[in-house]
Formats: sequence, C-alpha cells, structure tokens
Amino acid sequence: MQPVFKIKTMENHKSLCPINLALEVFGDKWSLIIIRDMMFEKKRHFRELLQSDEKIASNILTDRLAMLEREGIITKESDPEHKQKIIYSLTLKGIDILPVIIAMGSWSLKYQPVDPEKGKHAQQLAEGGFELQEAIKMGLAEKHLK
Amino acid sequence: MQPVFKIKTMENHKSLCPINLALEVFGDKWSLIIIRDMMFEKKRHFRELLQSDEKIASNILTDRLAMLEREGIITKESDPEHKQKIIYSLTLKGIDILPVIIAMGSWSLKYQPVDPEKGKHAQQLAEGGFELQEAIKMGLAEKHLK
DNA sequence: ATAACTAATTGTAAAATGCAACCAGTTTTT
DNA sequence: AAAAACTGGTTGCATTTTACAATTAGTTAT
Repeated sequence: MQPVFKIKTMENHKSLCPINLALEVFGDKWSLIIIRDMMFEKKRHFRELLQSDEKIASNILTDRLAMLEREGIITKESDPEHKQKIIYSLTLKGIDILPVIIAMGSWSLKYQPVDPEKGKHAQQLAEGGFELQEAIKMGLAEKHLK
Repeated sequence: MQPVFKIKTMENHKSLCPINLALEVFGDKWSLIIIRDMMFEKKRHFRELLQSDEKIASNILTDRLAMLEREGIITKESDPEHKQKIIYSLTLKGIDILPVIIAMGSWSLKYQPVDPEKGKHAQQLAEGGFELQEAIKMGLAEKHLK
C-alpha cells in the first residue's frame, strides 16, 4: 500500500461557513493571545510569548505556534546572529486579524471588568477608528513582512 | 460551616486584558456558532441549534447555553403556549458581539475557502458597512429584547 | 569550563469534547 | 384514550486537549 496524497482542498472542515473557518484557525483560548502579544507587546521570541499574564504552558505555545505557521498566520526563521533564537513574524493574513481583535476589545471595554491599564490599546483603537487601524497595520507590515 | 458568598468581582480571570476577557466568554469552538445561528438563522430553540452543519453534540449545547446565560449573553424562558418549548433570546450584550462576527466573516472571505452560499451574510455585511450593521442590530433588538 | 539561556520535549494528571443511547414530560396523531 | 413523535435535556464512556512540572540538546555569555 503506497502512501496516499492528501487532497488539500478537501481538508476536513466542519463546514465552509466563514465564521466556522475563522474559528477553526483562531477559535481557541490561546491563539489570539499569542497574536495580541505579537501585535501590541512586540513579542517575537518564544520566551517572550511564554511570559504573558495568562501563563500559557510551553507545550501549548509550541503547539499553537506550529499550527499558526501551518495556517499561514505566522512565519518562523532563525536569527542568524543568535543561532538559538527563533524569530516569529506575522504574515499579512495574520496582520489582517487585527479587526477581529479590535472588535473583541471594544466589546470587552463595554461589558467586561477590563483593567484600565491593560485596556489602553483597546481604548485607543476603539477611539482611533479606521485611520488608526490602518496605521497600525502599516507599522506591523513594516516590521513583520519582508 | 455556613455557605459562603461568592465574590463576583473576584472571579478567577486569567487576566483582566480585554482580549482575554472576551476569549473567556466566547473563545471556544462553539459559542460563536450558537450566536451566529441565533443572529442569522433565526434559531431560538434547542432542537434548531442542534441542527447546524457543524453538528454540535447535545451535551455541549446544553453546557454552552448555560454558560452563555450565566455570562449574560442570552436569556431563556419557557413559552407559556407550549410548556415543553424553551425559547432562547440574545441580550444587548449578546447582540453587541455582532461586530466580532462580522470581522471574522470578512477575514474568512479574504483568506479561507468559504462556500459562497454560506458566505452570503458575511459578503453583504462586509459591503453594507456601519449602517447595515446598525440596522441588523435594531432588528435583533426588536425580536430578542423585551 | 561553567553557568545561563534558547526553543522546545516528555510524562502524568486533569479537564473538555465527542458520541450514542436514554429519559421524563408534552403535544400531536390515530 | 393510546400510540407516536417531539421537547429540552441527561448519562456513561471513549477520545482529545490542556495543565503543570521537570527535563533536554544545543548555544551563548562569563
């Protein structure tokens, strides 16, 4: 029996509904935390991402980084200056998750007991509107895309 | 030993960051599917919600509905005309999750293999802008809020 | 050479999810 | 009035995911 080609377009999605397809990529407790830290805390290394307030476990972080890379949300490359260091970057597909994060932040500001200090970015982004959002995307693109 | 009051403001949140606080409510594979069906498929009963393409299990649906009620996203009431029927409604807090769902839909339309039929709502909402979004919220408020 | 740091991996326990069958009431059908 | 079908669930069990702590091989700094 020969190994069989996996048909890419027939991946087992629960459905092809847009909401479900997004949830299958970042609909869990950790993926958006990682993306948030890369976007707003400028974290690019494993150890930095491990340090969040939410205390992600290292095996879960490893798993999510691999998944996000498979899904084309991030890329990884080893820093040639420091062979042991791996630098993680957002792709355009990853940067474009920003509006989702902003919408979630706005909702929490309205309904959840947000720590004002932690909510600074969300506050600014809720007020800054479309222009600020685009400016942030530009900044991220400059730092993360080659 | 007397039962002790649970201090509401000290609930064990992983953090008080807005992104995390939103994820703690609907950052799982099912909650937004349920909310989507209530918003766009006009589902209001247990059996209807059980029928989604994604095939949620009945015990998980029971669990999520109870959680969403605890979190103030939905309410439940028994239809006095049909004693066995329970009708689920969105609260304003629940209706205000719409922008998150729209942002996720737009992202999927751009990057994921969305079935055009399933993506109709997302397509319209991406094009319709703020006005359409507000109109939909008004419609939901009329049907779900008393 | 030693110590400290890197991105992980491993082992084990706990929690969440999936699946199928079942259930007690409530209507509907016959 | 009985039987059938429908309601929102519950139960038991297998699988999967997550949490937590300790450990690791390779790399860099002292």
